[in-house]
Amino acid sequence: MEILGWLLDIYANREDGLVLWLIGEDGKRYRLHQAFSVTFYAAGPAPRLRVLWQFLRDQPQPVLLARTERRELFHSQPIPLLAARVLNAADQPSLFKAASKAFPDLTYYDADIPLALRYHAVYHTFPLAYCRVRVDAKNQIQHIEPLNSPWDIDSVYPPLRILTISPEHDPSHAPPQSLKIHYEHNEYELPLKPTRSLLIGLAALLRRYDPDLILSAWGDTWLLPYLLEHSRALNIPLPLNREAKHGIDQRPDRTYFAYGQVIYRGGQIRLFGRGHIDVCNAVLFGDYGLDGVLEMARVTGLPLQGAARLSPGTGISSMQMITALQDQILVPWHKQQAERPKTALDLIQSDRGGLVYQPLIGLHKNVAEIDFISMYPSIMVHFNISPETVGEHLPNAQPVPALNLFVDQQNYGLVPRTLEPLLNKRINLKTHLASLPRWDPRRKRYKAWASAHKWLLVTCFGYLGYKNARFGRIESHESVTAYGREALLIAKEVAEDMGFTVLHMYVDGMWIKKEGASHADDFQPVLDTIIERTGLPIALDGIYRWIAFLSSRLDKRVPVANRYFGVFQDGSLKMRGIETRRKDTPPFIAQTQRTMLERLAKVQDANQLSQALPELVHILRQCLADLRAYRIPIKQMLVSQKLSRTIEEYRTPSPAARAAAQLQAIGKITKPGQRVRFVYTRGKPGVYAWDLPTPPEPAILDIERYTTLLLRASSTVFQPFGVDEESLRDWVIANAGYAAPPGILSDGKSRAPLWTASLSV
DNA sequence: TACAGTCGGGG
DNA sequence: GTGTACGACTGTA
Repeated sequence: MEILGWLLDIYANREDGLVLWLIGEDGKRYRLHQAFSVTFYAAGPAPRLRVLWQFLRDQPQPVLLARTERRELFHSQPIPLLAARVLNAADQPSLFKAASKAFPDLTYYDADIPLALRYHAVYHTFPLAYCRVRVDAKNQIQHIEPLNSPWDIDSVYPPLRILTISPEHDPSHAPPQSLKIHYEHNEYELPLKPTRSLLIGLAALLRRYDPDLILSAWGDTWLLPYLLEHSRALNIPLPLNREAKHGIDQRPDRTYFAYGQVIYRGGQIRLFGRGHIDVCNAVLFGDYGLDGVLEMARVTGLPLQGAARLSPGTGISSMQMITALQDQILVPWHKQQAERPKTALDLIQSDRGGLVYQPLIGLHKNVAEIDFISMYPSIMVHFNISPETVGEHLPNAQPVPALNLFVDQQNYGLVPRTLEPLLNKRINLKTHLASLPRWDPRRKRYKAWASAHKWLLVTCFGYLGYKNARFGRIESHESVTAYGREALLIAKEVAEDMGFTVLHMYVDGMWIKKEGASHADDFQPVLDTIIERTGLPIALDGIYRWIAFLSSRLDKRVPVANRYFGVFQDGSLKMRGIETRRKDTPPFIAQTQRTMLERLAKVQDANQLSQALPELVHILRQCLADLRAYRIPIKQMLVSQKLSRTIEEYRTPSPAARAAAQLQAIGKITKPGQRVRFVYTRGKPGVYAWDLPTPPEPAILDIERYTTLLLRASSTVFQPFGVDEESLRDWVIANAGYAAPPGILSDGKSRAPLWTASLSV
């Protein structure tokens, strides 16, 4: 029988070997299986390999052993190996674990590759691939071939059956009462109590609708554990899994260090035969939604549930593994070794990072921002930078600018080979996006895809320099930044040669202006020349009607890199580094700052900007009056900060640590990397945690402290006009008084607070 | 004043 | 299934 359909899930099963779920074009869901053997390799002294041979032969798992040789990334000559071909893929993890434990001295390859990646490498499939499959009478796969490619931009989506389940509010704040259920055109609420009817109702729904994907809110951290626990206790089976022969994959929460900070990931619950994605626990789900997750799975090869929860590096590492498998290059075993702290010398030597030129402080008109497109990944592809192509002494190699390193130009590197199709797809998408009309439904999808690609491309660079990366090497990382600095210096030279003033440079972007230049055409020759001189793609991000580069708050003569706000010619705002961008700014303050900037953005003539200042003061006074009169909802006053360590480890307890201590006192444990929400209160301890059982009394709120924060954020907006924080305070408070500001409630009528305009929920 | 703690960045 | 380093800034002792 031949089936056409989309590949939904792949996993190993002891009885059936590899299990593959297909969404048939006929609407049926097919559970197929296939004999799929998996090979791992060991290298080391011949006598030790002989002992390993005997050891593996005597294990219960069926395995075929052979001597062979293969290429390792950093060696041009193949290395001799013992190959262990495990006949049932389900046996591979346990067999490898036994071998590595008994023979820790040997070097292992292809030992810990996710099964789905191996399968995709062999058959050129990918998650959600549209496939033609031939099966026998027992649903055993005889032949499988993909009919599309992950690099297509016009692939047809599979008709996924999606069930959405979410409690009516955040369970960490207060116990929810009911679940909102949504699928196709059905929407209703299920009360959590009585639990028996909830479980019976859900079980019936799962059987009747049989979803491919369960999208939940807090499903990993609260809902599914809650349902599973009660399902066991009351002995009411709940068919969350589609696969009957499998348990549920339940993983604990964890805290780890990455991106220079502590990161917390909640526990996870993954299903078999269908997917579960907790939108609150999925990386960047808020940014790119389900479309982005599906795209992430397609291009990385990771199963849907993994793609939704991936950590930095996992996605790009998976793509590199598929490239290596297809090119018959050994994939090193990823031993988890604790990273030793760097010495001071390491720090000085290793990282010079991106190039930054301090901005010219103040207000500038008709400024163009030009950015290298995906600069670091473009450099890797264009200059062939890969761990194995960069070295100290290479013949026929190209020297890296300003470093004593060379790049091999004979062999195309693993990293550029992996990245090239991704970069091309991104360019292809951008070209299409530019030509699609505004109403076209594909726009949203393409934007989500591009956003997923962006994330992969950004993490890819960092991964090159990561000591524990399978395919990483610090020299290649340094070469990328060296080429980046060189490119930016060339760009600066080109712009200045053509009579432009360079106002600011930041890693991959440059802000320039010239008297009389205000249209895209005026800047095009600069762009063309930069592309010609560097070989790297660069684009005009936009032309600012005006832009303000801010100074240091501590010393107004000192500029601060990447702290600015400005308005493009189309009226849109761009701001970086200011309070509204910070996640620990209370929402009403962030909103007030944005409201003020939006008011400035309405001024057409940049020379008239200062005429808007009285209106900004009015906005500020209204907000202050609302604050004083307790008209601002407490939710808008919440500060959200991340815990960097356990509560006991704090030497001086930060506000977040004190709030976490309050939660701990009532048994709510917060772990490093988790966020804590709180309000500032008067006296000690100065904070009140939002997730305590009772909300804070308005009377204890520290209005003075919020006033200071509000004035500080406002003064950022006033800074380019020469109004500092002190003068602003005098202007707004001392002269006008804020107990009864003019025009506020003087006529006895109530007025809607400003911040409700764009802030609901 | 020193230093401990938090954040941004790319979009 | 863990990119790194740094600078700005705030709050506390």
